[in-house]
Amino acid sequence: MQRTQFAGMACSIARTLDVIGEPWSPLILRDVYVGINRFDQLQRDLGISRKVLTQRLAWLVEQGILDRREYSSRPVRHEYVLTGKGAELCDLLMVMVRWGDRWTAGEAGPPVLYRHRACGNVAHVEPVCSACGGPMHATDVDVLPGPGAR
Amino acid sequence: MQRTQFAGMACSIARTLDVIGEPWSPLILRDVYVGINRFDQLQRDLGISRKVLTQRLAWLVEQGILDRREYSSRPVRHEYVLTGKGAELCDLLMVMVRWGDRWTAGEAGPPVLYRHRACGNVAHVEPVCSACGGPMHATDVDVLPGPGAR
DNA sequence: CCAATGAGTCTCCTGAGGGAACTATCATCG
DNA sequence: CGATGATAGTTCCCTCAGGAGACTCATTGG
Repeated sequence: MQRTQFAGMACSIARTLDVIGEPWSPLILRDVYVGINRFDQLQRDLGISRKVLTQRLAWLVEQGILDRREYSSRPVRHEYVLTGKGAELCDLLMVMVRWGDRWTAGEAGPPVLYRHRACGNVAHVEPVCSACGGPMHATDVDVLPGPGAR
Repeated sequence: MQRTQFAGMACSIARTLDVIGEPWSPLILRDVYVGINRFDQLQRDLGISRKVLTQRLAWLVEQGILDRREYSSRPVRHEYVLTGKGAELCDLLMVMVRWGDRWTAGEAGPPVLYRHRACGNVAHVEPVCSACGGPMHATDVDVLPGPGAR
């Protein structure tokens, strides 16, 4: 939890940040996405403190991003899996990867690649307009007040 | 600065978070993007503490996301504007908005709308494959190790 | 029986964020 | 000429969140 809650702001960015804006949350999401589903695996992979990991997982479950599922009853063991809502957040991670690859990867090149199953090519995501299908970057749009504006 | 630096990780998500992952940074970026460029305007609009705002702005300038530009020499006054690197980060914000609109906006509807200048329609961004142009979500790809993997 | 595994909980310490006052430079108004 | 105000920060103190690591508890394998 950050000091100041963003949730009250009439802004989808602030509200999204309220869900995954805390430190570690996006990396936890990334790990669960690539198949690191258990508490100890996550803790070891990230080097996060166990206390914070407990808090973050509980929050992400509460927000409907992750599902805490029992995979063994004796002894009781749980793993964390993405919900649909959480999987859509991973689209956001792919866009972050795209930016990080372009601006921070250096000459070593990108650490991971994505192969698009539909076409088989290694590719990255491009943002396009839902209406016309053309490229849609932040510099290609005008911002207007919407119905939910305060 | 978060407690643990993410920059050392071989992960474009972690490295991107290192640039804009701290609390407030994405909201500062949003404000600058929509034309809130001055220190006091930002401080009032966000309700952020002045100390933290100073730190965040300095960091974003250092990272090449914002440019600190003198717009008056007597008295000396500065404003913050996006660089190209920073503008590309705003693409990421649009994707966050998309997710926030879908999952957190509620019945009031989205607080802001984007009009795509190329086609004139109010629209949102869709992620597509850079190779084939088809929809490319996190569930549509396989993750492979890249050249920059550790 | 002992050690290991999985999944947390607890405690202590440090340092980042919040709040608010203080500073400095110039412009303008009465 | 002094008061006021805008702009852009600094500085101070205090609280609380994060880091590190030890401890817990149930169960299982050797």
